[in-house]
Amino acid sequence: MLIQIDYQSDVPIYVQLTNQIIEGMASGELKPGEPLPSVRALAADLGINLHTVNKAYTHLKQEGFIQVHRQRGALVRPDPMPPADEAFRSRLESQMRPIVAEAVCRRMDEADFLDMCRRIYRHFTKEES
Amino acid sequence: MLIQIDYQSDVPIYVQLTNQIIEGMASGELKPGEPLPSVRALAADLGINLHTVNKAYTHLKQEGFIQVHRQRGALVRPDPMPPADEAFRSRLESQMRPIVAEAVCRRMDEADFLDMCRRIYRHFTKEES
Amino acid sequence: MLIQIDYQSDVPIYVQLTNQIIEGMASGELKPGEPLPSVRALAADLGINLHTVNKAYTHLKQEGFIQVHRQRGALVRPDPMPPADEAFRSRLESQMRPIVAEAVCRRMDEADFLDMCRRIYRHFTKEES
Amino acid sequence: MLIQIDYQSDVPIYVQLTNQIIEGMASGELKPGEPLPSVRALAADLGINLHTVNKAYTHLKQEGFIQVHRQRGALVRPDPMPPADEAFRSRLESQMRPIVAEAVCRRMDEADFLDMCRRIYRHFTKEES
DNA sequence: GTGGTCTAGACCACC
DNA sequence: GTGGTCTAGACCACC
Repeated sequence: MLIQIDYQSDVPIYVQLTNQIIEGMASGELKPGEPLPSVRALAADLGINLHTVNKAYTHLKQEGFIQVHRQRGALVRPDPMPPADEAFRSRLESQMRPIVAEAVCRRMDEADFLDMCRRIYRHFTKEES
Repeated sequence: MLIQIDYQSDVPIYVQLTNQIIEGMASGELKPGEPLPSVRALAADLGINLHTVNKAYTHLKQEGFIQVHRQRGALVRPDPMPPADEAFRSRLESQMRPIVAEAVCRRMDEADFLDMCRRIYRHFTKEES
Repeated sequence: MLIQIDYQSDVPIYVQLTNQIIEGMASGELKPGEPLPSVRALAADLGINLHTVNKAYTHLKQEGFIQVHRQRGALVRPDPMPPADEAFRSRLESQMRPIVAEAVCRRMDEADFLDMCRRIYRHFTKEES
Repeated sequence: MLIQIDYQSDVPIYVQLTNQIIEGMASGELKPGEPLPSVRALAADLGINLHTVNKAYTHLKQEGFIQVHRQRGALVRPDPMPPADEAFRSRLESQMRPIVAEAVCRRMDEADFLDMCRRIYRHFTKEES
């Protein structure tokens, strides 16, 4: 999977990395159980610091997206993620709220906004087939 | 309008403040042209530093949400925001992408996800009447 | 002469007022010896504070653009301004330097830039006839 | 590049700093992609507060003159600035108008005035070779 | 070591 | 009384 880091973004590199791995899992580009590159290899590949990759992997592990084994390295969680529970949904909602508020202020109407949401959703799910 | 700061959150205080003001504008709780509290008053009210409020106001001003007059203080922009252009839509999309990816990983289906989007959207627009 | 105040500008109102009176003198719209409105009248007219008009008049008087008489009020200097001396030219230059630097960074070429300068200059002088 | 702050000036320190960096870029003294001193180093160097330097850097970043990377510090924008558009030209014009008006009042004639403009322009461009 | 955030406190410009 | 500027100093996130 191709990972692109934007060094000028004010999104921290480890967050960009985390997001792209989650996006890869959502789109099916990263399969359950699939091995991820070693911390060392990925850091070298992207030209970033070991600690940065480590921090991303640690976050992903803590949230259950990946497993990290001492010898075998990191792999995509082999079994499905736990389904969305209330805690997850409420976190999702509070992340989306300010974004949606801006869309409303900029007068995107409901249909237009939902189209965009649907398009983003399908961007991930259509490629899973 | 009631503003609530979560001091435990890792979202910076000035961002929380910025978001809540945008949300107030989206919901119609803050009307066009309505005066906002002075930086000092709001800082005292929230028990935070005046510079932190200032930073939020400065961001809001730069993005056109509010106007700041030298001695009359801050006002909600009296006229409507410029409508969503391509730059805005693409920024919106890149903010939403990682959030949606997580929802997909957590197996929220499309209808469920879009319901949530619709609910958040309507949370703002239904109260405008 | 019509004076327009932009309350949203971050240029202080008294500076806007000062500038517009100087521009009126440059364009010939304000003639030498011509009376200016009283502080009180102009403040009422523009809906601004007495002190603000006062500050503008004081600045203009200090730089020799106008005269202020106790009884007769303010008038445009009846005789011509002292010609540009070295002090004036060097002040002018230091005000223009950062503006020109930005134009260079934005890759306005010399002809284009000088055209703009000429146009602004003539905007004032053509109306003097 | 030598930066000189005039503490007596009524131009705010952060504006003086901003202007001098833009002037350095215009003259070619600061090259595209060149690193700028860290906020702390520059603050110490100039004997001013780190927040003052930060404010200048933040302004320069917002207007696209420099890039700020989380840990590599600030760099001069590596690629050329976007060319002057209408918005830029009209901002330039309104900044120049009051300055030109004063020159007219002080009876600088057109040739003299344009010579000065040309000289300032060339002051920046001749050194780029 | 870099910038980002936050606090506390001061003085000034503006009106 | 309002925001604007500046200082001093602290802790944190990032790498």
